[in-house]
Amino acid sequence: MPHDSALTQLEFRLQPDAATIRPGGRTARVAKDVRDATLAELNEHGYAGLTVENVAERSGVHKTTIYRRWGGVDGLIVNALDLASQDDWGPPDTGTLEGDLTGLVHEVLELFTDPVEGIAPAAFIAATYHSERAAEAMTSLYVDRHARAAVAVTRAIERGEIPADTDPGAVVRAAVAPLYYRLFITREPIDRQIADQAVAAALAATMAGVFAQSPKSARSSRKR
Amino acid sequence: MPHDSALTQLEFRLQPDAATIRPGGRTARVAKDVRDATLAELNEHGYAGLTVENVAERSGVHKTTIYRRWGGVDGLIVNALDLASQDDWGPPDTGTLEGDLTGLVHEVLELFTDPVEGIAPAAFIAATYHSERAAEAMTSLYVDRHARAAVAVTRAIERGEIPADTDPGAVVRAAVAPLYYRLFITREPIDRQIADQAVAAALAATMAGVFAQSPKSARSSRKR
Amino acid sequence: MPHDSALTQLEFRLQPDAATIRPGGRTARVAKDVRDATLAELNEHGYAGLTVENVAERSGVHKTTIYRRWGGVDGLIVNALDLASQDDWGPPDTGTLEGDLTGLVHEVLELFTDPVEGIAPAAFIAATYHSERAAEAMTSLYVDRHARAAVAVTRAIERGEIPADTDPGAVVRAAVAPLYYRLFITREPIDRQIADQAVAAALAATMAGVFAQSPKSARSSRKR
Amino acid sequence: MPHDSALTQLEFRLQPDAATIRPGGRTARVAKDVRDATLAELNEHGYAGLTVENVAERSGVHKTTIYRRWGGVDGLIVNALDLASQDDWGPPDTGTLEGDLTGLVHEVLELFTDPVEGIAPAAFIAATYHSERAAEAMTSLYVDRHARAAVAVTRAIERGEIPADTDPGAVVRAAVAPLYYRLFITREPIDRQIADQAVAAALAATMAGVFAQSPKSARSSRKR
DNA sequence: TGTTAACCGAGACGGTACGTCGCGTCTTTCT
DNA sequence: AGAAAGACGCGACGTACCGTCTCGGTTAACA
Repeated sequence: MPHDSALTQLEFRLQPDAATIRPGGRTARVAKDVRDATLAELNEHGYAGLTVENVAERSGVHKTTIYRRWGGVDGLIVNALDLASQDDWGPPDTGTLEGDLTGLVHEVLELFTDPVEGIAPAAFIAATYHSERAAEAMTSLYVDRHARAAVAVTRAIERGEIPADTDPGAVVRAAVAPLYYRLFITREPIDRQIADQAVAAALAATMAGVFAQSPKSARSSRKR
Repeated sequence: MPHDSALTQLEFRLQPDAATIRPGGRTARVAKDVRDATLAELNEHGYAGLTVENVAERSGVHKTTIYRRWGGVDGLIVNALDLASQDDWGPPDTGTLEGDLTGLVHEVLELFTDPVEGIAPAAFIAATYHSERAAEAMTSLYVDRHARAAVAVTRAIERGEIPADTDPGAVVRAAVAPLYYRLFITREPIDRQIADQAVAAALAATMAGVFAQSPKSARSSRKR
Repeated sequence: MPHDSALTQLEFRLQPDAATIRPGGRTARVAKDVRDATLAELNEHGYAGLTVENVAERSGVHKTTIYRRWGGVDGLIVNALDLASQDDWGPPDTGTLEGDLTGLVHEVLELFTDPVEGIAPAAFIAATYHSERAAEAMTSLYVDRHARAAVAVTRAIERGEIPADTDPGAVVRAAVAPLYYRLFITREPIDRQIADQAVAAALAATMAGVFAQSPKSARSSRKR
Repeated sequence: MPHDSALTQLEFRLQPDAATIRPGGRTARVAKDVRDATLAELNEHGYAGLTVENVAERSGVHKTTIYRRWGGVDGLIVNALDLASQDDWGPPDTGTLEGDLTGLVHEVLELFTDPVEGIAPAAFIAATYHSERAAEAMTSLYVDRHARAAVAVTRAIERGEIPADTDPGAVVRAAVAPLYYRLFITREPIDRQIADQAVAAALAATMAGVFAQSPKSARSSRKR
């Protein structure tokens, strides 16, 4: 995740939109206006305040048009999420797995700790509970993120830092899960110490072979 | 958490209501009817389908009365959450920390895997994103749960099973976080293997001293 | 009508209440508080703003009590109207019918022209359209007023000023009707000139024998 | 006023609606349905029983739409009143002023005496006390009616029947005022005799020069 | 000088209607 | 022909005031 802001993170480039039918002219301009308005509304009023009517008003695009092209609030959210997943983010490369994971969790920490820009991400989570489409888009976004972050783990395997049969995705999840858990489930505050602790825990488990993909080692680790 | 169902979990005892001003007669009956209807609606239609109007209809209590006493959907949720936190749940006691934690995560697993009753808890999470009051109630509920579960860890410390300065709450969170993360954030499926893996990871981290409350040992574990 | 104000006009004496069972103490005090609050509310917010709840609030008398004793908004209005009819008003006595009638219409004029106190009377008219009881009370009030004013006409007959068989009530009505018509039906403004014109018209008709009670003279006047 | 009924009187022509932006199809149909339902409700339940909800129900037009287009009960009334003022009514032409005025008051008499259709007009009066907009519409309706009726007086002037400087409107008002006064203010019953008496009084006053527009003659008439 | 019937306070409730918001559809008009 | 403009249907919201009920506490008239 980029270290600057949620908006930058989500607003990203438009080129991938080339997949749509009409890249140039009014159609594209309308799409951009709607997307901008969606994100702005999301940041200002959160998910609950994101209405088709307001987006129409703000973007200058007629309500009917929004329904035609995006099909409702759902579509607006999905639209924004899709874009978010199309950025060129990659995990840091510090030379050690601990360093990489620490960088990763700190990015999460900063992203959601920022008092202003941090609103939008929570709004996406909220959207998830109202729209199946949003939920799906969300899932695929996270899958994508995990896959990208997993290369840091793969590098560690290649360096011989951790067991060869470690499941890269599992390590990434283990590192970030405690943060998201506190952020969105229990709503407890998070700080640098907690983030570092999560990394340490993930590393300890990894070294102990908990995330080994061969059932044997996983079992043995539990049997101790 | 009890292993039977979300409803049982939340519907718990009524006696605490005695704290209210008018314990007898209609007032209490109304309160019960509304609570029942709230939970039923939540289970059937989820948070999005929980409307004051429906609860009024179902409970036979008039809409105006619900607004007067509970102030809207918010209050209904909080009401249910408060009750949920008043049960007498406690963690299993199997003799080993691994056993206790495994029992704990399996409870979570069953609770949210159950196709019918499992709807309500997700609804509570959703509510959290719409109502500050619900979010606060949710937080205090989780804090309560963690505190109760922590006794299993304390027992392990007393048995000398794990480092003496281990933070009990941290261990509990580490064990359940991955499950909630997948359930409510990434919406990936969970199963027994993942639950067990989460316990194993938490244990490994604990043994490595990651959750030690003295900064020194935490650091040393990371430096390793 | 008294020349001072609508409030004075309506607030009148309480003694007739002696008909009720408990004249003394709290009961009477409650009655007075309610009546005062009713008139105050009527003057401030008009009929539409006269609610049992507000009167209860303002008077410090409980809502339930008001319903018990007055039965609702209707009763409050009727209560006020009854009192109004119990004042000791009488028409002026200037020595000529024209003078008496002019004094009469000027009283009406002033009463309803006064920008502040004039609100209440209109409120009574409004009440008339919502409550049969209020309408009846209103009718009997006007009948009473007409009867009192008629003495001025009777005096004129005795003085030989007008035809002996003149119907006193008809003359009074003829004099005031145009004012009320403009005030409450067409809502056109009224002024001294219009009031005087109404008197002149009533006099002219009277002199022409239009209000003679023997059918013969009335007919002859129409035949011209 | 047409001699048939209140409904006919008010239901009049629809064409003027062409002034609105979308004359065709649904919009116009909705307008008509709402107007019909309004009048029907008014006739059946009077003003007090005229609720937006009932009109919506009866007309098959949704409540929200009514609020959007008419803004509430006020607007419904005004709508009906406006229509009422758009008819092509004119006073009778019998050849004498007495005949014309008698025809006029008899129309009023019949209109408000009719036990069934006569409800609506009273409802309009009632509306007047609750809605400034309704009151204004009412005023302009009466002004319009008076202006039309005044031509009968003008004809009489041209025939030399009455003083040349007579104020036509004043004569009309003088003739109808007593009826309305009894109908809506004192709620006393009216009959043919009273109506005829009112005409006779108005004529007598007119002949005496009471309604002369030059101040001089008016004064002289009062001096007798 | 008690007693006791009448009256009052307090609070919750059911009920009707209000006026508003936002969604999503459909129709008319305009280009 | 097809999109812009806009009216509409629809479900729910949250509020105001109505009138009722239950309970419990006062008070004033009368024995």
